[in-house]
Amino acid sequence: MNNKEIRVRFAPSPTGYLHIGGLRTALYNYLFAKNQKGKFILRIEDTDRNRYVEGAVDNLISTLNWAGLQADEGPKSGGDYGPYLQSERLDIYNEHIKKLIDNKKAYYCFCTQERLTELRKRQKEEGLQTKYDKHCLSLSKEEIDQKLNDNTPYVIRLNIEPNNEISFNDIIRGEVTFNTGIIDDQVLIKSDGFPTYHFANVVDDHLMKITHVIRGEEWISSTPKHVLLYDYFNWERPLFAHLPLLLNPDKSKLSKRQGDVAVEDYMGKGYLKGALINFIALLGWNAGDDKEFYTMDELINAFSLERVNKAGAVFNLEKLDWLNAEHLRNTPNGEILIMLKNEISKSKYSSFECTDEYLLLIIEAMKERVSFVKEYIEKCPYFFEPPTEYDEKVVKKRWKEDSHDLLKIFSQRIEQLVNPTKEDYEKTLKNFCEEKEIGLGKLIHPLRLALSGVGIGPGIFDLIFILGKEESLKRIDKALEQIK
RNA sequence: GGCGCGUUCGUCUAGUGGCUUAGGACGCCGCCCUCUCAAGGCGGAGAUCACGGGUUCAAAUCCCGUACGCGCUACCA
Repeated sequence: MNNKEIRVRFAPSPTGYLHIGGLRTALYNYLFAKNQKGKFILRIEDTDRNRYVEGAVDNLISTLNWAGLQADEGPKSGGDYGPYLQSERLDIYNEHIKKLIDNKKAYYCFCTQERLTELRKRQKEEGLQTKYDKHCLSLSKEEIDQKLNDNTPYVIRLNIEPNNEISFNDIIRGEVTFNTGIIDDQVLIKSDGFPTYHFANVVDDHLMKITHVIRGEEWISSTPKHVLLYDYFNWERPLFAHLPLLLNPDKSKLSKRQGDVAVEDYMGKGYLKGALINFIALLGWNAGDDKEFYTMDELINAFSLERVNKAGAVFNLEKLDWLNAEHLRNTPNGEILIMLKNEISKSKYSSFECTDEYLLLIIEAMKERVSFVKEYIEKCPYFFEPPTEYDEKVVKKRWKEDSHDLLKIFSQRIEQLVNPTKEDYEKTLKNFCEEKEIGLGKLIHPLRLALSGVGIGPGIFDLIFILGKEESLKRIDKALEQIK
């Protein structure tokens, strides 16, 4: 019955970086669009010249693309409904505002900032709601033309008739009702000729054939204005879905003050895009089952707006770290290799030279032990340089009186091995311990200490095999000299 | 202040009137596995379902009120 193409949009203002809350809004739009086989559109809301930040649009798009949210239509992707930058659509807004003025649904306002401030101050003192008093609505055509001719600065306001009930149906919250008496005669066109969000957003959503407006909860209060605009233009209203907010630990709206809010911050910390997407998808939505690990495709498949929660969600990183580890473990070694090489080049081991095979062995051995790619370096520096010191606690606990002699003899056994495999090391060590009638631990722990300088790490046979015979023997010799 | 939205373990959440002694996940604690550390397995602590009234044989689930939190209240989005 309804085979109209689903079209949704993410409409950020380019203030410099992509907010993590914005990423979630974009994600829900994207998931919904893909789930419905519809279109995901990116539109830049750059109607505030004061907030314009150089390079912000490019940054926004590249961050979105990093996260895997490619727009089907947008400033870079193109499309049949452009331009997708509001600052390039001024003619369109002008054309439409005229219709509203002709219908008396909008009107010129020449009030000065001073009068407005004064009005607001008085209303506050009297305990009234601050609201424009429609002063300029009573201007005659002649008066208006006169002021226009004189180049008097003006704005254009929405003419709202008070005492009407206006309601809309929100997919997430159900019916929401407001009385028009509390709604201000919103400025639609600013004195610099640019539209406000409220006006541009409605005109563009209609012209771009947006079917579902999915945005943050902070827009709920201004939705009646938007709805009124659709009605005044006699346009079909889109469906609305207002998403719950992302919160600081103290439950206030997620802000810079209390932690990182830019998506770039999380990129920089080494979070995988898959983990970040998985995490924020679950902040306010779930499929109704116990599934916690999702790929993007699985999210697209399972997502629905009906299952989005109403209450805000605290942005708490603990679970994100766990998800990052899960996603990293599910990443093919070949991909990790590329990331690790990049990580090494940024580390103090940037001049370290080795084969891909060597790194691949480390990746395999450490996979269960790391949560971030950079931990492939931080948690096992001994793969990149010999230990410079030996963990004292471990020395105390594991280096016994006979450790020195045992290790010395054992190293001689190793020396005789030709191109030993991991299994060769294992066999040699086990035979040795059997022969000496000692438990494996008697040798394993001192050996690990000698090779790595620490008491934790991958299996000992992985460790010695990865390091190789020559390097291992060197390290054992050094340890025999230095420990104790 | 006005208007709106919300309220289940510390956090993310399941739950749409009986299946619930409120389930799962992260985190925390313990045990097992084990050459260490992880990973994995098993188990534990942790929620008077904000509070108070109703409706009903039966309510976390429906209704009303209160409290608290948050959002909006700009020529910002």
